[in-house]
Amino acid sequence: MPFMDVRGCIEKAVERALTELGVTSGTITLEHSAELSHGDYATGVALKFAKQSGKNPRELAEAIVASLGVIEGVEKVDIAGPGFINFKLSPAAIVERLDHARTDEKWGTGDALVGKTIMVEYTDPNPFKQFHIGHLMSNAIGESITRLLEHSGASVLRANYQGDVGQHVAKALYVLLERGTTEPTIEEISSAYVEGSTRYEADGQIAVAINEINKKVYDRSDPEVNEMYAKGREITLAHFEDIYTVLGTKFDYYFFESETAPIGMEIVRAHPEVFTPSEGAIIFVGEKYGLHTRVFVTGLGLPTYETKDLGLAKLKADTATFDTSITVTASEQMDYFKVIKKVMEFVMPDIAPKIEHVTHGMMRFAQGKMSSRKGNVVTGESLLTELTEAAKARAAESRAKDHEKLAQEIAVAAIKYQILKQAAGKDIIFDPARALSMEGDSGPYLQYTFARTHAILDRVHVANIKPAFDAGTEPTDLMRLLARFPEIVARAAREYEPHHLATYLIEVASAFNSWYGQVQILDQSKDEPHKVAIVEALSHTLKNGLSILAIPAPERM
RNA sequence: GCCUUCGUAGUUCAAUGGAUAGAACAGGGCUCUUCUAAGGCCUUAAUGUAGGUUCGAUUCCUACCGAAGGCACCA
Repeated sequence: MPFMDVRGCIEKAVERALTELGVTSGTITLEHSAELSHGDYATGVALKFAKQSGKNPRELAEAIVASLGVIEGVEKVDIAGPGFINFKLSPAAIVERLDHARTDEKWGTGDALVGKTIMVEYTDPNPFKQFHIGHLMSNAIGESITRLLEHSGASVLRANYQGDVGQHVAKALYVLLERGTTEPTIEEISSAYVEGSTRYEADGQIAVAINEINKKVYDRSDPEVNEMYAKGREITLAHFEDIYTVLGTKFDYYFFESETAPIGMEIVRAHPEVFTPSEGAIIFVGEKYGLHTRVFVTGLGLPTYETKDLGLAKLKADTATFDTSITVTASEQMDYFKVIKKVMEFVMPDIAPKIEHVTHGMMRFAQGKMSSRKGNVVTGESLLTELTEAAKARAAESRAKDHEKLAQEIAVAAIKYQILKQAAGKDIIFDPARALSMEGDSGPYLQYTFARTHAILDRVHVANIKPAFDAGTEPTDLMRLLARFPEIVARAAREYEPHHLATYLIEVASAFNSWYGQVQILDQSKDEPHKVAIVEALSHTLKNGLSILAIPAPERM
């Protein structure tokens, strides 16, 4: 950290004080004060350990404070309420941080994960199928987690795992071959899948034919199937790339089920002591461990998703060296993943401890909104397109040069913010009107606030004002909030919870807008470089914060 | 049936066992000759039910009620 680690100093001082008083504390909890009037940090240790020390909480608090000594960067320590100890940072410590906010490109970056390599797998759409909303959620959450980890010093490997073999592929291929299309469009491919699925359910003969194609895709025995397969796969993958560009993701590794299937099969064959034959299939009896029993190889001798996932884990480890491998999926796979992890403990004990699973909820739609047209589900793409269309009217009146691009940036912000503002793992009730409304708690609100700061900074540049903080002035609440940014990022990264950052950004943006409403920042009559310095610090905080959430931050709107 | 996750203003979300449970939207009332009104200011309103642990529970435990998801050849 390039600035004083006041938080660390306080924690150490409190810990030492507790030890001197004969209290065994373990780790102490220091929190950001909910009320800035209380100070910057607060701890309830005196309440927690009162009993153990034999004192009442206020007495213990006084004893702790008495033996704290001087802590650099702390201006005031006091005891409040039932026995909270409040710490207030000195103006010098706040200004030191905000000067970093103003000038340091890396503002917000920590060092908790320096030297670690982490692979994060997310998005995971399937060729021959649409890019649906679950993929959008996985991408938004996965991309922001990778950026949080990067801002904690880790090197991150972005991985995308795509199902290019399996029944869904056969369903699409059956219809495409029947239609006799030579150069299918992306729309034709996804409609072929939808049609194939319906007919698979409705007609037993077609189901047999589709299963036949499924087998051919695995064994590559039919040139006609091979050709259509190659074409369809290439077209969907190229189309997904366009979506990743809009969303701001660039993957380092692409893994495919066609590669992981044979590796997985080999693993299953090599461990007869782990798997059990049953009714023609090969299964893992998870019930022995309080988990689900799952099929790894079907009665037809084909690998299931389970087996492919084992192959994937091995393929990942063979491809890159990492300390941790995180997979982001929908929460419906939570129990499934426990089974896979248990199997890995037996078949790849060196990799198993590195595997982590992060889940996200489902997106649901507020009633009556965005009702899907008959036979046309709301996909990730259609959501992006509809919101971009809706944003165009506003964008047309904006100061941005490229209104089309701005509309798209607003749409991405609207969607991503809705996903990232709440704790991952919970379902999201998505109301497009609200997401786009730009009023209050929204992605566009953050963008608008950033654009405002940029408008001011443009004028500052023209007027040649040099931003600087007044030494000795009492820092405002906004300044104290801004100083927290690196610690917010660190916590969000530690917990894999981007929403801590999203809600923080709304808090600072709202504090800024309130100040902006009361104060003339650029006042011709007097030179007030500290106000400009605050705007600069905020602007960079929003810019870096939005960047970590992978939300675009246009300078004009 | 068994297992997992979750129940917070009318609605959508916050809250690291702690201080007066925070926002936003919707409703009501103000606010642009001033740096972007996509803004700001004021205002009404909530912890599913019943117990328990604790100095202190939205948070931990138990039961009930309600919601979502999972539970053998789909992913």
